[in-house]
Amino acid sequence: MDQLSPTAYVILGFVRSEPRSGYEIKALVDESTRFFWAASYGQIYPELKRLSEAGLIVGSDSPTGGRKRTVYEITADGTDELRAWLRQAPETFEMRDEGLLKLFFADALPHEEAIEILRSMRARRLAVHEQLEAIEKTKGEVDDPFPMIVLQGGLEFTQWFGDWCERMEAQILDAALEKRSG
Amino acid sequence: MDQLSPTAYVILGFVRSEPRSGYEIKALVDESTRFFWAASYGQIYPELKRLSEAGLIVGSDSPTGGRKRTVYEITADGTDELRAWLRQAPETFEMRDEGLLKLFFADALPHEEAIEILRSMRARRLAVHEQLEAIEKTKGEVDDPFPMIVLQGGLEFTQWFGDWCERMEAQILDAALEKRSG
DNA sequence: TTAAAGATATATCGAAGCGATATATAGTGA
DNA sequence: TCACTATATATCGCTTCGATATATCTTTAA
Repeated sequence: MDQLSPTAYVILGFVRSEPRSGYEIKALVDESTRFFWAASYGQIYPELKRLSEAGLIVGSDSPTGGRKRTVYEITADGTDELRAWLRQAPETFEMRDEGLLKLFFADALPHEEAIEILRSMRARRLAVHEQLEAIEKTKGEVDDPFPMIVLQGGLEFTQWFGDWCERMEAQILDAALEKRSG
Repeated sequence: MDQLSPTAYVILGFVRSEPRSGYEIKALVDESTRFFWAASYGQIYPELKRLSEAGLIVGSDSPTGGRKRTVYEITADGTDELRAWLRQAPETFEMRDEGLLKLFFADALPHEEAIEILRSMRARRLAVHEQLEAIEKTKGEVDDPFPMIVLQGGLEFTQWFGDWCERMEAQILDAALEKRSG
């Protein structure tokens, strides 16, 4: 088996501590890694099959009531594979921010309206900041410190980004006033 | 024509100031918006056709030597469409950071090795910071202040992110020492 | 008590995006 | 003149995304 995708490692990471179903994994992703690595059912279920065929995870039937349910747990090979991946330097870093894109082309608008872009961006960052705070509150004392480190990185990032928007707003406003008066 | 993709607006934005070929647009994207909105030939060329059919841009032959070449410029409708988009609140914001993903699952490694993840991430941010500095140097005095605002946002972001990695590295090291000593 | 709503669970499909590459010509330097 | 790079357009396979289909179980409330 050649090169697993990072999404495969998301699965390995989540089944490492305890057996999980595809549905559970999707739910975990949606409340944690989604902010820096999303995954859809269309990725998760086929990936569970591949990982299972490769012997990195094993599935077992674990029905709740009468409904069929398969939970997967990690194998020794899977743990090795996960650790090997963790030891390699991260590659992918991508960002798509429609706000920055609009700001980049904002010269097509009067500056008063360009400022609105920054206001929207800031409002968006504040909303995400609150989402993250809500998640933070649900977390009690835990053994593994890393998810919390990442979460607090997210909080700091949204904070920084929101502040930046505010500062740029002021900067553009100042520049516009200066132009008018001087 | 219903709903254009943000990539369509990248094109409208770049052909607004002067006529450009698909190749030129791709080159412009690669040295500017790519950090927050990438686009491939496979998106650009079909999109140029669509925008042309929709009357938002017009193409004209502009060969260099004997080679065929089509440059596109924006129409009045295209300018309206671009401005209308700029006035709407930005929607898409996505991030995929394999580094944060690894950090999230770093508990599977001894903490000494987990720190290596942060070191790699920091090195990566510094490298991007230098790329952005190189781009900054190529820009002289220009009318339109917005690309420079966005560029400096990128510089500040990579700076912040690099610092954060450094601080988290220290934090984990401290926690490990504390655990060992007391 | 039963009907509706919501949660759990798996699977699939079309549209869109991404990266790599094919093809061709023009210019540049050894 | 040969190799390399830049310009220019186009395409193709793969992955990903989001939405939705299907089904069962649980909870809630008229």
